[in-house]
Amino acid sequence: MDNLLLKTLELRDELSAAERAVVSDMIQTVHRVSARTDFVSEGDRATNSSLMLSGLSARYNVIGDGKRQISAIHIPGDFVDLHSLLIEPMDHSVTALTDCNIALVPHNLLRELTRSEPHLMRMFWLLTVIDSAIFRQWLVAAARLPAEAQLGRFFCEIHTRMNAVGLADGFSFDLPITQTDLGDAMGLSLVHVNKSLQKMRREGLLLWQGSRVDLLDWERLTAMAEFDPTYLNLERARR
Amino acid sequence: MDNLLLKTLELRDELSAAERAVVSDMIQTVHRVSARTDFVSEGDRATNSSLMLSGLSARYNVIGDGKRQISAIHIPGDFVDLHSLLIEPMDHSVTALTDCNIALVPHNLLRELTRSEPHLMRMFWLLTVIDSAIFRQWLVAAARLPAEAQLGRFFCEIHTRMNAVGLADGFSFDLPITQTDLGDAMGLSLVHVNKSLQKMRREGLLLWQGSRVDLLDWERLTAMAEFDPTYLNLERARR
DNA sequence: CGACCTATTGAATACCATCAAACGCCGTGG
DNA sequence: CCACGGCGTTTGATGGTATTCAATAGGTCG
Repeated sequence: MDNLLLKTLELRDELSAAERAVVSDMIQTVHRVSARTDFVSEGDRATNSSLMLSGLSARYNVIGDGKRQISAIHIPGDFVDLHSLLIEPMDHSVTALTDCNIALVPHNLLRELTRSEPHLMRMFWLLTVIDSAIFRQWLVAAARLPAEAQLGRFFCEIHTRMNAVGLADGFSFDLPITQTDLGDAMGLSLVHVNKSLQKMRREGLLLWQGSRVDLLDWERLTAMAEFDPTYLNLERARR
Repeated sequence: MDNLLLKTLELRDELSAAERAVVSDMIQTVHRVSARTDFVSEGDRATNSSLMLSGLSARYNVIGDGKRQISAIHIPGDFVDLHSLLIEPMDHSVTALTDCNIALVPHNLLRELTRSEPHLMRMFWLLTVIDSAIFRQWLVAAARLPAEAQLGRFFCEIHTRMNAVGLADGFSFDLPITQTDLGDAMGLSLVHVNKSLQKMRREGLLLWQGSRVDLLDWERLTAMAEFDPTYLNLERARR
């Protein structure tokens, strides 16, 4: 299995051979997590951070009336809880949306790297900062955009992120999640997600059959969703 | 003027004398920004990060129809754009809600510190990670909570943060912003903010006259808002 | 005192949630 | 082989929360 973390990092800045070696060595213990299983729970005090190797996962919070709000979707190559190195206890849970393989990276190792590999540490810091930028965009979307635009943004973002690590095929990619999951991520009811998606399909913006998503009209989709990928920081720069 | 950044950091972990000295020395050039002025603009490529010394500021994005969404409020002691060390260009703007004093901390200096002061840099990393945690909570609130609970959370959070750095007087604190600002932060219309606030006042939850906020019933307020300050990481721990 | 900003009020409307039920698909088991 | 149940999707009806539009009132500052 390819090391997508390496890809994720090298999209953003050049790494030295030594840094690449360190990153490759980080994947030691691999866990298999089955779909619909939490592998981080609110209140945990973690001693490892989890790196997605395959599958999809989601961070979420549950509010009083039982509603679930997903605040992030993680794809292969993403660190799920790098921030658990610094904060505790965890203020959210993480669940596997599909069967997942995750690598557990010990906090001890990461803390040691902050001493020995300052540039690599900045790259990890960058990953958490990009996370943050995604939260901001989701907040703007949830608070201000109508359902269809919000959904459009979601598909554009996931496509862009998957494409960046080689998991998209043109404008097509796998998204094996349910409309309920999508509603939990957008802060919309299942019914409303369903009706909005149908409208988007009727308008020829996208297809979503089985687990396959096809973005049929990138131009109109990005326009109606006001999607601008700048916040994903997909350019090489000095970090 | 007290160094509130020092306070902000020492709330979360012990600093060595050397680290305290470094932090104190970071405040060199101070800028005065008047209310309603942007001091960071979307698209900027910054060479400094801004530290709030006094006043209130807000990060925001503007969407197509002109609506403004505030994604964060900054109080004295907060870094406004520490993340600009790592990402560029900026994906949002920052505006002064009141007259502000800000310190400009050069990225060169910060980058140098990642080499020489690993623990201190983890503390700065922590600040950006707490930022992130706040975004998550705002997202949950915007997407899932009714207006009153959302407003309640906001007041609870700001009070907790101000209190932590000594800017609250019991359950009372200064919040010299408008209801329009509040609506922009909550993703609610001015009209709805106004009516919700009135309801909360009638129910004896809070007062807001002039710039003074009084939280009259912390118990009921936190209960109705489902506020839990864990995500602010206000405990000392090894970071 | 007038201009401007902020707060307040009321009415009409839009978007989305909730409730309820049916439909298709697929795996299981009689 | 077909009945059954579970899960995800789809549909229609109804109600509620929040928006928008529009107008008024209060306060502050030059």
